[in-house]
Amino acid sequence: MLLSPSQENYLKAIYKLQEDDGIATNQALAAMVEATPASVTNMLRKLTDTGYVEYEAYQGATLTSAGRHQAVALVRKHRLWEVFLVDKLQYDWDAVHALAEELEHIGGDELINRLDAFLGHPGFDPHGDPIPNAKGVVRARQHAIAASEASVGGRFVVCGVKDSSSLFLQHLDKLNIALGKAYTLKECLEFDRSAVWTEQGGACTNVSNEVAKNVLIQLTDA
Amino acid sequence: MLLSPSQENYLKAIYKLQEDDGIATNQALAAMVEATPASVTNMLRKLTDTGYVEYEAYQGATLTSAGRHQAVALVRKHRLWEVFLVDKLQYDWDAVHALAEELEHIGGDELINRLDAFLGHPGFDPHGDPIPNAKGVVRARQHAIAASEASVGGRFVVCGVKDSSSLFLQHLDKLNIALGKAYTLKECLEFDRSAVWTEQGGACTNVSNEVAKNVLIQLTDA
DNA sequence: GCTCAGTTTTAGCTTCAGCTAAAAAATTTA
DNA sequence: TAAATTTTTTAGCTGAAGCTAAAACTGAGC
Repeated sequence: MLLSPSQENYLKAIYKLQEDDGIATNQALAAMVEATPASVTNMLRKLTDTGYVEYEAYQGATLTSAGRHQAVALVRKHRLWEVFLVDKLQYDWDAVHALAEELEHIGGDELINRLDAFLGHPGFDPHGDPIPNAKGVVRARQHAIAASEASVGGRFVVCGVKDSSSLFLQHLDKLNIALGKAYTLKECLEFDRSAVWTEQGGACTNVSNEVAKNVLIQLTDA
Repeated sequence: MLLSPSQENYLKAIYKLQEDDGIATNQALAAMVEATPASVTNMLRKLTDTGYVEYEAYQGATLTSAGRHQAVALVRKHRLWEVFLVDKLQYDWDAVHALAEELEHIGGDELINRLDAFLGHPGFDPHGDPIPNAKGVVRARQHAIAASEASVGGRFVVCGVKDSSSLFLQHLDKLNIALGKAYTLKECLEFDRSAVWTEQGGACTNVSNEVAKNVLIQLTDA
């Protein structure tokens, strides 16, 4: 069964909502695909008929295994194209999402597997999100926690972001925070719950709690 | 004015027909975009309204300068993606057309200019067709003639093809004919108008007139 | 257990890009 | 030139994928 770009977007949206919230409500879907709830109802009916979605009126939508398969394939395509745009075309990490949204609907497995090989089978996209392999297996990030969970004196490496919005990513750029950088959590300030991170070189960065909650880190022993 | 992929395909088709035949008839357009003549009439009306096409009933269609600008930009995108697919993803030259048809509708100037730079500003696509530059200037191939026009004893280099169909390109592969290869026209056989080409190394290839008519060459003095 | 706010669905409309069948115009042939 | 053929246009239909407004359902608070 061949899916339209629009249908693919619905599957991806249901997948994300199921991952994050456990349940894909009509309204949340509408927000995610930028349509009205009425349009979502229509589309869910269609996707149910074609066997990608299980859906009963008023009960929210769930992916079938075929649907989940499609959704994971789309996530793979999206993230590989993002790697291409950043690594090869030198786009900034905050500018690639929209283009990848378009590119992910092009071609089939052949194209994406070749792209994967060309990029050297990357494990993560420019935002640190894991890239499913050709079989649809997603290996979850190991031990990733929000930076807001770290304790004073702890050392860690930035490995991802929860919020991939352009606004947030540009803010991280301004703070000079990037994936792969190592920090020590020097102190937590009572007053506004902001933190001071220090780099190996000694440079200090003041990080608001709002930012820390959206930065993913891995604790390091050393 | 933003164009849909479908509208872009019409502009490209009109452009090609104007280049080849001088005139874009309704019927030829229908064949090229794979729609009925009735659908073409509809679309031409729309493109006339938006200022990309000049069109009077029963008279065929012509691009305005805005339309030509769009069409050349599309040709540029198409050919650059073909270079990407062949050079970077190792696709065969007969397999890239369909994918490039999809990719050419993605993104805007920014993306394609970055791709162009990444590929090293190539001058020609995998079929030897020239790639318009960012300003829309197409530098025509120098002195290219059909191989069927060569005279016995002449030396030449293969620089392009007239027919980019998968069938023809695969046939050239079988004959071991590729862009950039140099030959001498050893003889022309009266009976079926086929020719014998010899490579520097001495290898001989028998080339039918049908093939020779669709291979573009540049004569070399040496 | 009822009411009410919020959510979802239904009904019916819109636009896009195609289609067929029939009418009209243009071109070719006799 | 008139008839026959071909090409193009018109008219009206279809299927996506969206929309609005109104009706129906759900769940929370009293």
